Amino acid sequence: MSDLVHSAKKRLHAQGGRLTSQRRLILEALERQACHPTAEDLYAVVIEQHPRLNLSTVYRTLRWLEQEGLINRRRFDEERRQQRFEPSIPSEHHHFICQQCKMVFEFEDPDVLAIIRRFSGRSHARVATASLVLYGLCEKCAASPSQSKTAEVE
Amino acid sequence: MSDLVHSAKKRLHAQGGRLTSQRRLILEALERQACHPTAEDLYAVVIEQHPRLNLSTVYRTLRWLEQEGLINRRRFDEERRQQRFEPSIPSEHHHFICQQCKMVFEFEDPDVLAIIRRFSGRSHARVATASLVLYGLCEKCAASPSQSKTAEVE
DNA sequence: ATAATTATTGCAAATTATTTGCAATAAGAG
DNA sequence: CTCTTATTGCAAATAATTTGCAATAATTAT
Repeated sequence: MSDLVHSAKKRLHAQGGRLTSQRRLILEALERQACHPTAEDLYAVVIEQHPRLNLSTVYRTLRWLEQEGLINRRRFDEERRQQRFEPSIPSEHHHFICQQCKMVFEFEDPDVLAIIRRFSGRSHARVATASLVLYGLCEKCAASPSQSKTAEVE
Repeated sequence: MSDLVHSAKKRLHAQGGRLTSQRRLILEALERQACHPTAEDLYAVVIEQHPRLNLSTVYRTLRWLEQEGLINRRRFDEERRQQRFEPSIPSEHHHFICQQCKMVFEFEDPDVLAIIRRFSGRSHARVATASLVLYGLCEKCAASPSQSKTAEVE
């Protein structure tokens, strides 16, 4: 059983909740999708296996997962207004977004921590989390220019 | 005449556009507000001086300004879904957002550039822009805890 | 100045993204 | 296998933003 499904099940049981088939499918889809899906991305995937699933169930599940701290909700500065979701993994990581194919890549860099420390030192503010997002063209799109939105897959 | 109003006027004339009173007021409000206002923030300010102004005019003006590259549109990972706007100034800067009072602070740090270079070196992607956002408690809110949303002012 | 032209506005209605109320369904306890 | 009630599907509500269109107002030509 996947990580997310496992932690979710544990928490659900602890609070008298139920691991329904739709929740299980949404969780599995969330883990399979490497590229920070939107609610509709997930819906599109899950509906193949569960044709009666409703979008609001996806939203409700995502909201619960976020409250439990099992996933993070991100709003990137793209043209779409939709929110994106990612399983919350312990290590701090950051994102690169291709402005052409909209693919989301993750990367880590220890210097972000140094920047946070420097800012904290200067300002007396207490920093809880940080989000660094780079925008540009991914390797593929940089190589083949002027190609319209190809895919959302990773 | 303020910077934004000046550049906007120049571009408007160049493309047969008109600097209307509402546009001028919106531009002036945008420059006065240091704290990344939403469309409704601006609307609330401008309607004092121009009671017949409509929200859609604010949105239309902001959209045009963004297309012209005179302002940037930001979506922070906050609870509200509204977009925020800031005059686009040449120097790269980043943001700290107080999770309690929602105030937005700007700061600069040269190391972000180093991170971008390191990422580019590793990945063959072409980075165009970067956005680093820190979330936490500002000095004031850290000092006086559990105070509900006080003000949006800087 | 005045009239003619057309960019822009205000308003209402449409869209997009997300949430919610409620009756019907189905997990899980007994 | 039955009962309880958490969860779902559906439709309607809400929030944020955009758009169509007739009315208005800023320039241009007269």
